[in-house]
Amino acid sequence: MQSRLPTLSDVARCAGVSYATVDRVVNDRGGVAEKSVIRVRKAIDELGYVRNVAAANLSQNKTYRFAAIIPTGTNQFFQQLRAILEAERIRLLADRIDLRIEGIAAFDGEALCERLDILSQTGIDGVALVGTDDDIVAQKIAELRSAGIAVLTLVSDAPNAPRDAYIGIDNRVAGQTAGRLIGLCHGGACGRVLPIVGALSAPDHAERLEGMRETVTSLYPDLDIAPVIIGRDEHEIVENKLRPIFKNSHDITAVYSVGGGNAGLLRVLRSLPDGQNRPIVVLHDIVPQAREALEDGVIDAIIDQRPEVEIANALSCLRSIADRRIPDVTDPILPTVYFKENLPPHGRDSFVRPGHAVNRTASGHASKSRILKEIDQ
Amino acid sequence: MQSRLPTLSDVARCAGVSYATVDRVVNDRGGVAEKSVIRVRKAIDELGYVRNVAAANLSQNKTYRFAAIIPTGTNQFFQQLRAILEAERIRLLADRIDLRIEGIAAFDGEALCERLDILSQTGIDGVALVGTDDDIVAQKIAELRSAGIAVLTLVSDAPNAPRDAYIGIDNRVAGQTAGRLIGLCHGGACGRVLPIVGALSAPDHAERLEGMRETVTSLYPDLDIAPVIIGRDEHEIVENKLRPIFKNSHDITAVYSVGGGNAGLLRVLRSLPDGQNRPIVVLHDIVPQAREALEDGVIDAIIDQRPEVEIANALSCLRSIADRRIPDVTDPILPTVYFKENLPPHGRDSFVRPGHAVNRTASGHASKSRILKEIDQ
DNA sequence: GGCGATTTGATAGACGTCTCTCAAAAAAAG
DNA sequence: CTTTTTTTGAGAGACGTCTATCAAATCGCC
Repeated sequence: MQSRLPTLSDVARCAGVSYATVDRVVNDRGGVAEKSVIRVRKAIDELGYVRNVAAANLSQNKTYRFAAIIPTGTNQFFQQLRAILEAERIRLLADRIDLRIEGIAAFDGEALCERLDILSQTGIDGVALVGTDDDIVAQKIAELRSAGIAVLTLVSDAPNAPRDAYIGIDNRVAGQTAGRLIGLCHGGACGRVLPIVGALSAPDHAERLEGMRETVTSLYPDLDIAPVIIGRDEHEIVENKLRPIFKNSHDITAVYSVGGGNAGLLRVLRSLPDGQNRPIVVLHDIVPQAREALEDGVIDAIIDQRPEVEIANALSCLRSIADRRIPDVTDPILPTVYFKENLPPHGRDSFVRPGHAVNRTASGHASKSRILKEIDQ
Repeated sequence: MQSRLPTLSDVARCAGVSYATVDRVVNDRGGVAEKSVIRVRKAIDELGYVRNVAAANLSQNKTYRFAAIIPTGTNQFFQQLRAILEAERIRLLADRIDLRIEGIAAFDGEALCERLDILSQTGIDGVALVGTDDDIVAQKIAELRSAGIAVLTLVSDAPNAPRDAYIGIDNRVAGQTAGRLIGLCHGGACGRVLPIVGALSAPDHAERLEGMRETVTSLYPDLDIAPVIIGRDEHEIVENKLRPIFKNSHDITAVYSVGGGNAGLLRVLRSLPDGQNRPIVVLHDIVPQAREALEDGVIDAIIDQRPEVEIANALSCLRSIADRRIPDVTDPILPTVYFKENLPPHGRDSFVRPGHAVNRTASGHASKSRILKEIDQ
């Protein structure tokens, strides 16, 4: 009935050695005779001992100090990413993980470096940042790592930086998926695909475009790819470049927008004359605007990178590295395709993976401010 | 640098009351004057106190005892479900969750009841089972629940049983998604969709079919739906019913198979004469056969219910109920669409690049994974 | 002021692990 | 045989919370 799970003391008794010896074995302290090691291992096996993580964490009383640096600005995706992080904060704190969320101007390598400098001085175990292809950032990442700070790139990798890991989707695969979807939607008919990117210098944008191009050219020879629109993720630019194209020629049968600035695209689409067939439209990332457009039938599909999964994986990875263990093998995050029908419900926060934490809510609520406080000994 | 997160003692000191009073407040023990409650709450807020779940779990030293009952047999999906559960076992044990995984003949209500009886006698906190529409099962579920055992239905609901929750996808949404996908793939052309189900009496199959029908008839009037093939999830039956259809008429432009027995469908598809255009094919659930077919280009898309997410949600939910708290509001699991390009890898690969992996040092902390390895050996 | 009821304080043991220290025992080396 | 080295044992204190118990203080009420 109420059987107890075996503890280290049980293991010691079963192995016929002392607790100290068992401890030396399971915590790799060395200085144990081989035969004792074997007996301990055997006892662990026999009893089915599994370390009680609650007790282990408690005894170490370690607080992990992580930081996430997210671009600020109007980009809805990053706003969403930030919101997910904020929502995770309290939950994480209950597991003694102190997550600092910092904003930074997008694509400003120097500001990022400065922020990283400040962070590293405040004592921190790991940091997650959105990678850019930038030499000074790469160098700063190297500095942090040699100072023993774990560094992850999130959403977009930093190609030449010695980061511990990249957590995000494979953007080439995302582009290929878009290409497949667009190809399928033509049902064998001819067509012309118009790609829109923010900047070709952004690795993720370039990779998505390349992936789409690959799939379309190799699998759908009846499709043609129009010259790429560079929209800098700004909706006015996108709109201004797009309008003449749709006005002057009616041969665009599909649009693939790999980045931001989609408000401009959507305005153009919504204002198409009734006679003109709307092209197949595939966007990235479920942000309010894109969701609305999909619900309205203005676009056809959204490819999402599931930011909540990215964040969960990033935190798990940071923690593994901070513990000096090999990061847990997490499944790669796959780009997910959403149509109007299987669009997730509005509250994205509910997507947050169900934790295994016992979260018995105390009657009191913790404030969101000044969680971590210096406390006198 | 070495700041500590606040503890209940810190809260007590800050509120100017004793630890005992704080404890009474946060654990709802009653008998505390209103003004004290307010002071404690204020202190919690000010300090940003968050309960240390590791310590809480440890002090309670509670072991959750759950069971999952999964149909045995050749159904690849359930084999997969079982494998996922097995893989979770050790991880769960570390969190003091003892998960028992039991097999049972599929669709055998009496055997299920018998098993449930035995389980309930061994003392168990909760059980997850694949629901069937069966009166004796419904009654047994009611018994368990009144005995204080949490009961979840997994993958398929038990319509009239008073289970605590159903964890699975909305099958109507899945069908609608299939309908949308099939519609899109026709690119405006006419077509005829052939649905294949195991049995119309299976609620999930019926709902998927209904969802597909809904979307296709309302959004794609150029598409026609052929009479439904009932294949009983057996590949020979499916094959035998399918062959004459593809031999005699060439008007089927899409196939939607909602259940099992797809080996038969795949054989027919692979043997289609070169001249005959392969129809658009949409299946359910990433099982080895379906994966292979998608990789080979024999089918176009797989709609998956992400069993690993279902299991995570189920366990989280069981735990909530066992703790007598309201289960976390988990959103319905959404059917996910996979094409060849974004198919999850077979094994569990990681995006973490091993070249940059952290070295484990001798002075490193003990790792959970190490312990697990020891047990595995 | 005195009564009973309510509220508060002080404290102790338990949970399982980690990290120490110190001494004792066993094994290996001379 | 000693001496040195390696290996083992025993135990204590810490982590933060939960759950007790019992005594002391405070309150409301007559």
